Amino acid sequence: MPEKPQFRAIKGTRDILPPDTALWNWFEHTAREIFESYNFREIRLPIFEQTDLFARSVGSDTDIVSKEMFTFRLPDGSERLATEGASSSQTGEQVSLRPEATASTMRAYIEHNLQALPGNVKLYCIGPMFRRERPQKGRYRQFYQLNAEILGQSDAPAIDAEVLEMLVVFFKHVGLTRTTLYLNSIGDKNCRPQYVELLRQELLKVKDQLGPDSQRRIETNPLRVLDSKLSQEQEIIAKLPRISDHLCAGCREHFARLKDELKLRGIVYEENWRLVRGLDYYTRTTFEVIAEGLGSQNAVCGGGRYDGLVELLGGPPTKGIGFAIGSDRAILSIQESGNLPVLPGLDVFVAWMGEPTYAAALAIARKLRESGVSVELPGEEMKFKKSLNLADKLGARYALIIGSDEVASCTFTLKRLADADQRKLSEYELLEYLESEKRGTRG
RNA sequence: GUGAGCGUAGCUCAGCUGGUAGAGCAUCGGUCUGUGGCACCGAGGGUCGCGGGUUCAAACCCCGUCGCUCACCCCA
Repeated sequence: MPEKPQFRAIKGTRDILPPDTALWNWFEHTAREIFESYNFREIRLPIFEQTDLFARSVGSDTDIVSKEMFTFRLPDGSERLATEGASSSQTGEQVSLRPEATASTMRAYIEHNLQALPGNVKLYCIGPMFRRERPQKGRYRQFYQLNAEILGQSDAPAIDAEVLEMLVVFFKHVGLTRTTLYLNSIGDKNCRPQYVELLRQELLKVKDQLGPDSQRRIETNPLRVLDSKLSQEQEIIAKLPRISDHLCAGCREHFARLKDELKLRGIVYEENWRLVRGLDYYTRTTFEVIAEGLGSQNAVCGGGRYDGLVELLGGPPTKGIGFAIGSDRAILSIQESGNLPVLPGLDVFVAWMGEPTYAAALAIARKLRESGVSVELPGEEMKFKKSLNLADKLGARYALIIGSDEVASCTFTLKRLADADQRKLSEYELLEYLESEKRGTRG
């Protein structure tokens, strides 16, 4: 009598179950291989940090920091672990679950003096992030990202281009086709404030034609008006001044050279002057990748340059660029496209018949497992028909049949379930055969 | 934070103008004591999200509440 579940996953969190976990592991493993082929190395970071780290880097006025973080106080030293009692300390350190990974990476870079390393520092990080938003398709309160960052003294456009190349190569590798890469430059500390002010003035002239959200943004963040989805605002937005016409000489040249670099590398992109990003720290290059099959939340990757962020956090003058890929969304899009990889499952189901064969079955199962074969062996005797039926339902590639005949002749009968091809093999032949099969299919 | 839609078996869903619940798939068993996918037979599994109201009678109507989903905001 199953009872109603007493506990359920917290809103916005979810369980990822087999066989989906195989897809996730493959996705993340592919990322590691591609990123490391570009000489990125993994950094593992804490899942919570001082709240102020995020406030300063992401921007205390952003929605992420002002209303979407999971924030709590650590108990101070005078308290015991707070397993009981609601009286949480007001004096403890205020910390937050990370809403993104770049801030932590910068903190680690500064804390461990990574600027002392030779060349550019190239790091990637895989793990969960937390934002207290209302869940919807492709959006969770605990979600997963792949992050990559390049930090160093240089802001050469080739660095930006390499990051974008890696991104494109990765998406191609995981079968995430039908994506669009959007590219823009949003200027730097010199030219952007002037443009934002110009934009604000222009927006004020047409204020009464805008919706309430956009009217509010004129004061809070004029750039955000540019990516409004309201159809009645599109005509007005199209006439607004564009940042590409107001970049300073340095930013203009950087953007032009980046586009040359992308051409050299054969990267296809779409320039989008309305692409603005939500985090305060971005400068110059910004980009975003959108994918199909995702509903309204269709951005699978966002990133850009953030020169000056390390300094803002108390580190040495440093240039930086990076991106975040939303794994939940990327994997959802791959699933919706049906373009799924064939992932290894159960290789062999051992169908043994009668107690006298059990010892032989156990012995060969162990040997097969030692050679990397996935084996299922029922611990209780069952009818032979039922064994094969179960082997089939479990999706086994082979049934290994062991009865009194096989034990008497020291052989095994291997049956391929897909086409019922069946052969008698010695132990040596069996191991050889399955190992070569495994190599051939390249799991 | 705002708005809309939906909550009936493990899953997908029926259930007419109110008369105290069904199907398919899945699971388990049998037909079937060394050859699976098929077929047939059978079994288990639901206080119809929860609480209240109307009624002789509520899965169905009304109110509330919780949950899920999608969208807005914002973002990966």
